[in-house]
Amino acid sequence: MSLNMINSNASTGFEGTRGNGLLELMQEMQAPASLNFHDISQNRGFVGSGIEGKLGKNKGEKKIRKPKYAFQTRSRVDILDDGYRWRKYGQKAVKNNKFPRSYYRCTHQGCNVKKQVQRLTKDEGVVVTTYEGMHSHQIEKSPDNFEHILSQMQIYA
DNA sequence: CGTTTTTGACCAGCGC
DNA sequence: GCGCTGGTCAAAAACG
Repeated sequence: MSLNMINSNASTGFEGTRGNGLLELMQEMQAPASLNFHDISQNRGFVGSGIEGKLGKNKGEKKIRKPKYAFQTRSRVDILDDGYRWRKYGQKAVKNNKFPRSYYRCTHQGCNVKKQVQRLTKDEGVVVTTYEGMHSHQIEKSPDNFEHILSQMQIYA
């Protein structure tokens, strides 16, 4: 099993008013035993609903556990581009949080990866990105650009 | 013109 | 059994 996780570390050094549109610093890690998550908050207690096909006919699927990975990112913008294409399919306000939560879905045939972005009321600069599912396709982003970003990230690291 | 975003409504699960 | 929360879908609008 290979876990695809991205750690977005946006150290908005140059918080240009317009720089938010671009990708923040991100790092794609695929190393099995090379990651140490200490700031990760794992959300337990899933809703127990089918990952898909909930409406209509959900066969007697047992309580399947949806792998959810929550990442806390320090960024001023909630739009963290990880290189995939996301289509926003909903936005709901959550209790305990003045800011609404955004629901994104990966626009890909067969790739139903869901992504959630939530902001902490306490710290507007903290963004919690929850990824659900795994991508089975390559990134659609410009390799050149991506590599460039990686370079910058390395500099910061 | 195609795609994506936005808002409201709807549904399912859980609590009481 | 009813109410509430959370989550998703759907249609229209906005945008490129």
